[in-house]
Amino acid sequence: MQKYSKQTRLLLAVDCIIFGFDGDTLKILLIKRGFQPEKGNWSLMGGFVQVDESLDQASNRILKQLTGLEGVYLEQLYTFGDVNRDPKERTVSTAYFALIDIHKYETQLSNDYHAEWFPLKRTPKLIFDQQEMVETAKKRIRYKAALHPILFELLPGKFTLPQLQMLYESVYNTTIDKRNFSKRILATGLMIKLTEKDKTSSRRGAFYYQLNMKNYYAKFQSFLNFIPNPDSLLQAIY
Amino acid sequence: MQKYSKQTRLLLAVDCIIFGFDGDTLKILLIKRGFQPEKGNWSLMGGFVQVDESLDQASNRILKQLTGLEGVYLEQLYTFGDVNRDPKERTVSTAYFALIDIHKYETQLSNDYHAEWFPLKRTPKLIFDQQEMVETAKKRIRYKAALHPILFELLPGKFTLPQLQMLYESVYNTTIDKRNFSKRILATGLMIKLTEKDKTSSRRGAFYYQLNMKNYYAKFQSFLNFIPNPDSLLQAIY
DNA sequence: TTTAACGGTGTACAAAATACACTATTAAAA
DNA sequence: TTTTAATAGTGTATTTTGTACACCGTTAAA
Repeated sequence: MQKYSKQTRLLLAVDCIIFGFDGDTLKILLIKRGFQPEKGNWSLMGGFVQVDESLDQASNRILKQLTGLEGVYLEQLYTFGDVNRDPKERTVSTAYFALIDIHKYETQLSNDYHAEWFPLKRTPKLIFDQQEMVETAKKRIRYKAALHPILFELLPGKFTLPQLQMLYESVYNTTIDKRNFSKRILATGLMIKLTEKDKTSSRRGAFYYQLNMKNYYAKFQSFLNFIPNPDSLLQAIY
Repeated sequence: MQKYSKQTRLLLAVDCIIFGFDGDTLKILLIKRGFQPEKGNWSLMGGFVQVDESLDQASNRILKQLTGLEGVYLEQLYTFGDVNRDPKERTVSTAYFALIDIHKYETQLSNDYHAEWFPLKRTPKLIFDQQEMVETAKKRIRYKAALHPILFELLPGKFTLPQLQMLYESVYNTTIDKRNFSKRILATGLMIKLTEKDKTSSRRGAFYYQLNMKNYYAKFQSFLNFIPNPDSLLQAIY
């Protein structure tokens, strides 16, 4: 079959906003860009979409290249298509965001990229329109996590209620009453209490929980209310 | 500055899912495709992204080409990038959805395209992956309209409470108690009651309302609760 | 044995959502 | 002129959900 004639073909890229949570702060993983323009500057991990791969495949490939991880939470965020966003050549970029368990990230894989985790509040200046990508991703996560249990993707298989609360508090930059938080979370039926305790952060120790995967999949798409004051999300874009 | 060498350039298209409401049924506007492949078959309005226009500009251009409308609600939906979605040539397509006042749509403009409105429940078979685009758009509208007052974009400047309720009922394919509906809607502060009545659908007549634009912009991004049972949105993707 | 630091729980009150039924209006028909 | 039929408009009681708030438990280290 003939091709579409007379149409301009463009470069299409994928950029990944990779989120991690270290138990205290929400972070993103950035690399030092290895080629011009902006070589050596902090950047999202990205790459060009190849002719024989879908966007989802491209984003998974790029995520794996940097982190070694497969099968993690990766969602298409938005496609950025301003004409001059890349000064070298017209490039449209589809941003994806990933939520990973920061402990599964294997440092040695990323040596090539000089990757580093940055707290969301103290990210360096990013190239092109990537600051906007990160802002969009933050808003999307806030929006979505208010209604769906996506934040569990940032935690290890076993986690404590105080850890989970810290995560919500850092995503929404707020404080939550722990009695109400635990009521709300336990009421979802998503949590299985283990007998083991995490003794690293207190003498008494906090019970570990794990996700009830059956309920997790069943309720993932329903509108649960995970945060108390949704109006604190005023700037959300979706 | 040099271009990125050795990278494949791809075709990038924009497709528009154009929603309208005729007072009774939610509809989308489709055209008969004018070129191969799939020439003559029902399709979304779309076009290729030009090298000197952004994605937003491209989608606005395409929407205007078909409807003559500018400045209407148009939001990027999702980018579809499967390798073989267009059998003729690898083409990535960013879908946008538009919410328009169906009465402002000017038929003569679209003569070239043989456009027709189809009720969402009885759309013809669409080309490529456009059925998936429409499904994604339906889900996004349901998701977003549950929390934000976007559905007003589908109504004329003056509308009645029964019309508005019909609209919500057709978007969610459900019935809503009119006492609770009116309480909920009026409580938002978005509605200004006019003295004039619409007498076309009942002997008694229903009061017209118009949007309180100040409150509309102020509250647009806040999480309002427009529909009673958010759990009926189980299949929502966002 | 005391201290300090974090973990875990319950209750009363307020707000919001829900279920539910009758009267009002008026043009057209009898 | 009266009746009918079709749609518009409104209020209250109950249930559910959200919110505010304080004390005791545990245990390692001092």
